[in-house]
Amino acid sequence: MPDKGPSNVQRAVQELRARIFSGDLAAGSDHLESELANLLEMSRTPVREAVLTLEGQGLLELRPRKGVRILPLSPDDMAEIYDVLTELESHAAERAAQLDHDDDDLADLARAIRDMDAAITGNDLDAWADADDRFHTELVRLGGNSRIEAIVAMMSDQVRRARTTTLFMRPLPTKSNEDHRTVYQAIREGDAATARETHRQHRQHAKSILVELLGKHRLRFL
Amino acid sequence: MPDKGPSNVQRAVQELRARIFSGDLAAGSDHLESELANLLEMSRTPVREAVLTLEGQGLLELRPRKGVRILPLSPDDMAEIYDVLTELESHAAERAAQLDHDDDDLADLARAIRDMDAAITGNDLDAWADADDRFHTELVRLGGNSRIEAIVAMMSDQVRRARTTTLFMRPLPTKSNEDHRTVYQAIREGDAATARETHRQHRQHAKSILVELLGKHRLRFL
DNA sequence: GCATTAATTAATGCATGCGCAAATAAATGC
DNA sequence: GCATTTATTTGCGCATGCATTAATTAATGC
Repeated sequence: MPDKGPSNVQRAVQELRARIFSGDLAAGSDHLESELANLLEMSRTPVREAVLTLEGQGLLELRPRKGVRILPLSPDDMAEIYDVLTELESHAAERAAQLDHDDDDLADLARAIRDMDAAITGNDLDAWADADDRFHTELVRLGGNSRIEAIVAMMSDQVRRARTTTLFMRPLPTKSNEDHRTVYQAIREGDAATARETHRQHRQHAKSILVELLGKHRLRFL
Repeated sequence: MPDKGPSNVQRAVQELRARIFSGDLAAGSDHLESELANLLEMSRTPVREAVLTLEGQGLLELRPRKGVRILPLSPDDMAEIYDVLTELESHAAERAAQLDHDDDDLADLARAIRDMDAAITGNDLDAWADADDRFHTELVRLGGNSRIEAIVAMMSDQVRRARTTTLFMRPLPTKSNEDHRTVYQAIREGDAATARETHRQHRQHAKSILVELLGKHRLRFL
């Protein structure tokens, strides 16, 4: 008996996501349902359902007769995404500070900060990116708003997709961890205003760095 | 020949949305795919696809073997939603002010405000709700961030769903239009800080009113 | 040779049916 | 009578096939 594990739809969602992230399914490219179906070795039905889901997540677009198009991300798109992240994450930071979490709750956040330090010391880009993700995810979780979590996760996905390219265009942001520490401390001390504002500026800064970088390299899309 | 209009999936999405909003499909109720299928007089396939879409919009939940559950909205959910709206709309207001729109661009906004005045004068709840929706939608549009538009639209949907109940629990918010005017003026004059802060407080106020109202009426969900 | 129309091809939307697993009911052992 | 096992039902996941319609190519008129 083969396996009864995850459904084909779930596999399709995962597989397609992975291939979009890896660039295997390139941004801007079109793909017929049948093409994806026999790529994933299943019938069109679960592929269609997976594609519907991914469309809802903003990763691709359904264009009847033309196939599904993997959505490219323009610099403008990135600016939009960063603005959403800025607003929602800084709100989460504010809330996290108000909820007076104990050190136990903040353990993961602290760990992420330490890991980023280590990654910077070791000059390990991937490790840094991973820890940075964890910091932001955890921050949002501490904010306690499940809808914000979901939206931020979706937007972060897009950023991650772009980061494959952008991460190697610049040095490690060694100063960025100062902000993380400030936010962490503010949350710990219940200083909501500082948590909010610091994180806001942190994100705004990241946005301007990125937009500038994209401009400099004349990247029209990712 | 019957009609070749909108696809069955689209019809299913529309129909189901309408029935959820009208309460015909009650919050918290479960429904089998086959039940919905012959309710809408089509096969399960398009219904499944529609349901997938609506799940992505947070209106229902798929629970294999138990049917699709129409998601109830608790007071906590409403609080979450209002926080998202507060952050993203006030950002949009800020941006709208920075983009120096001319009076032409702001025409719809102005009209919505006038319509709310008229509705208050005429004590017309539905007209007020409609104009209020248009104000917020238009405000966000003027902010120029398509992702924020999409997210706000989704969240507003949920609020609208709840409003069917809540609108009749309280008098018309006659003072609310003062805020709208202030925001409008700030946008017109390019005063981003005022636009942002005024709208933020406007939304926060709306949130506390609603939460209080739900508490008073002991509503566990909508 | 170009434009308009007809014929062909191809991709999708959707209905249908079947196998499987979960939920429910029945049966059996103790 | 209760618990555990076995039978039955039921709802879903998915493959398959067909009709519809858009896209493409061929054909025809001028």
